[in-house]
Amino acid sequence: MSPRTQINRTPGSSKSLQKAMRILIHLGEHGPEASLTQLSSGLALNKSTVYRLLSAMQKFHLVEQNPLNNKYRLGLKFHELGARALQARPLQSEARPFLVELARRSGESVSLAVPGAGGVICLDRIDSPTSIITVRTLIGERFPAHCTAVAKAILAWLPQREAYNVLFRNGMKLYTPLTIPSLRKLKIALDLTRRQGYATDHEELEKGLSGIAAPVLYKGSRIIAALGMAGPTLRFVGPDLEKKIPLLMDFAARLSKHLSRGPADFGTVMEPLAASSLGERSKPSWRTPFALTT
Amino acid sequence: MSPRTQINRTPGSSKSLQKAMRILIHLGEHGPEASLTQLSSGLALNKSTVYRLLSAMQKFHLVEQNPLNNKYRLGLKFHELGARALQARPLQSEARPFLVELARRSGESVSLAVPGAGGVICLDRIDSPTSIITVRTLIGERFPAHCTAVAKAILAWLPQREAYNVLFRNGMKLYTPLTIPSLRKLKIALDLTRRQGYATDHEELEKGLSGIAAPVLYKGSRIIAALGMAGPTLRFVGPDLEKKIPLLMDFAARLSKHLSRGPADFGTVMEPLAASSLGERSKPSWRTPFALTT
DNA sequence: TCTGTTGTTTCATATTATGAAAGTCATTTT
DNA sequence: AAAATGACTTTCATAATATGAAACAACAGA
Repeated sequence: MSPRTQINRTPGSSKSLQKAMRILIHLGEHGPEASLTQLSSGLALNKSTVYRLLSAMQKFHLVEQNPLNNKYRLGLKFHELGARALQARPLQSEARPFLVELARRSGESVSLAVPGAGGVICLDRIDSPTSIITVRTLIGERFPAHCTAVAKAILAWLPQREAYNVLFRNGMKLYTPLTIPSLRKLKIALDLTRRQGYATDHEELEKGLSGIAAPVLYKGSRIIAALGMAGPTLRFVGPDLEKKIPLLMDFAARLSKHLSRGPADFGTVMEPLAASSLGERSKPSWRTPFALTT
Repeated sequence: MSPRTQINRTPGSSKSLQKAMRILIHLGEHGPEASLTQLSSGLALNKSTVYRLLSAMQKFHLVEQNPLNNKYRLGLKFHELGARALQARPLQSEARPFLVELARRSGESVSLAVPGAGGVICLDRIDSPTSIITVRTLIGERFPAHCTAVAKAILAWLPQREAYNVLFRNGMKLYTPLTIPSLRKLKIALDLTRRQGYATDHEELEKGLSGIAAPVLYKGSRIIAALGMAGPTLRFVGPDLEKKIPLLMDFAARLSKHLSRGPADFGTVMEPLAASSLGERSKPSWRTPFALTT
């Protein structure tokens, strides 16, 4: 019973770092600001602990305090490092000119997505250059794998083993009445996608929101990413849609060809299945999916 | 001499968290990728420690591993949280339409900067909509306070006490032959700035790079931010410059007026002087200040 | 002035981080 | 092909560091 007989559990799992990161994620998801008390109770952590961790992170500009009300919020260092994270990816810098041009030609918001565990990740995005109403997706954000066009374009060409990895978490949540509800129906949709050469999303993630996407393939076979286009449904029906599809597929093909010329050096965002039991969870409640931009 | 007599130093300073953050900063500053060994030796930390911290951060997508060479790089979570950090700031969302319009009218890259300890922080930026060559500044990045136009516009209107806080670190490093070398000369430049109503930077931070900036004032007195415009020097001389200055000042005045209508609820990025002895240091070596964009 | 709330600091305790060394695995050299 | 190198990963005893209850401080509202 001496202190020495105490068994030492869970060595080296960086508990305090994990707590710090949970704080950061919480700040990101639950609104722009939170007080110390809110954080401490929201995360079930001791106030002293939260305070110490926040103070340390403040020194590195990862969080900052609103001087008016002492509430904490994410620091701008995140934006700076986020920009660096993006620059570090060969895929993004190669593909960007294609996105810019496609956005200009189509007038719609376009995006580039890659497979990630538990969903597809928006790697880059160009806002619609002309229209006031645009889709708001955050670069780096993860989207469910069964109800967006880019996700379906990726899943349709992904080896089954990896496809399961992408689908793995969260089951198949129903976002709208049109969301694909079952694995069986999803498989039918993916068959269609492969036959057509492109994927569609008709209000499956959000009412009023539609999109199309085409695969970006390395040397004609390995799926690297998906090129997508999304906007209000009214612009993605009938003849409007008829015009958009060949344009998108043309750009996806050209991007595929361009990327196939180099080595297959596109870091995936895949990670071992065990990972991220705490990383991202539900969509943040304060984010409006549609935004008025200039 | 029993174990109990060991004195327990530095309680509760989150040492491991600090190490983790040093790793992140290092990844941000020293190139896109780094191997475990590089990190461990570069930061003088034990390999095991670095490994454990990286593994924990990987679970939260703050870092990721290039599957091809096992090297580590910043994760996309940074970009996602960075976007959130920006949305959380009232100043940014109010000011953005002004930046967009000014960029369109002037054809130059424009930016919004606020005072921060040890430099000014680029809060938002719109790239030049027309020209191929643009200035690359990262949102969230900190710039030295004595050799950029936005910094001078801010310092000129900042109370002396706070101005010292902004200037505080790093002395006055010489970046080019035209960099202002002394506090005395800086004061003269700031006097001129106040008289003119705008600030200039003629290749003081980087050869070939010039800019102008005007203050954004709350109710005509308190400095909130600076609105700046920058680009290759050849577009910031002679009649070109003559045309740009009134345009910029007009927009700064209109933005000031717009912001003065609401409450003074613009969280500064100021923090206590003691802070951030480790946060940001030298400019990363792999970042090219000029970039070819489409 | 009192009272309740929130943020900050302290300090003894034991949980958790640490790093040397051993263990893998893949690549390069002999 | 075998051996050697180099890079990443895991282990485990040790001790350094995180922890949380409680005390303290600062402030707003009654």
